[in-house]
Amino acid sequence: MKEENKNFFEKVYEVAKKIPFGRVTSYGAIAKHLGAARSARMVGWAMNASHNMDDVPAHRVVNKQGLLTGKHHFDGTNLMQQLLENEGVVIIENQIQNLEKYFWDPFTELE
DNA sequence: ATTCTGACGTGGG
DNA sequence: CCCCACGCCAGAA
Repeated sequence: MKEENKNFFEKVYEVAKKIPFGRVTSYGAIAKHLGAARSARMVGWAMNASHNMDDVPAHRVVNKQGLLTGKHHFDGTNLMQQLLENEGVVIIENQIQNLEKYFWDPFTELE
């Protein structure tokens, strides 16, 4: 792994860690914040790697539709959903309701 | 070294 | 509104 990539991953974790309780964000938003808006996939990949890190709440990161696309990667089948619901997020059929209300934009709130 | 796939996003038909 | 294709980067077979 190159240093630059490491930095990229590190940044992803850094942002992910800052996601407030009961809030969610999208891969694209994070990627954009990192300056790699066209590499949203890499953010997801980073999340996959983040599985080793307990500090990274990957369950708070969903796609722009508010769909829990990555729930399949979690331990159970609906662990991700349960974690979010536990934070007060309403999810129906793997989809977050009132996404705008829960959405956390790194630019707006983190900057 | 080559090919495919993947927790995405955007754009065009 | 639905479906398809492309771009992007990295890792695994």
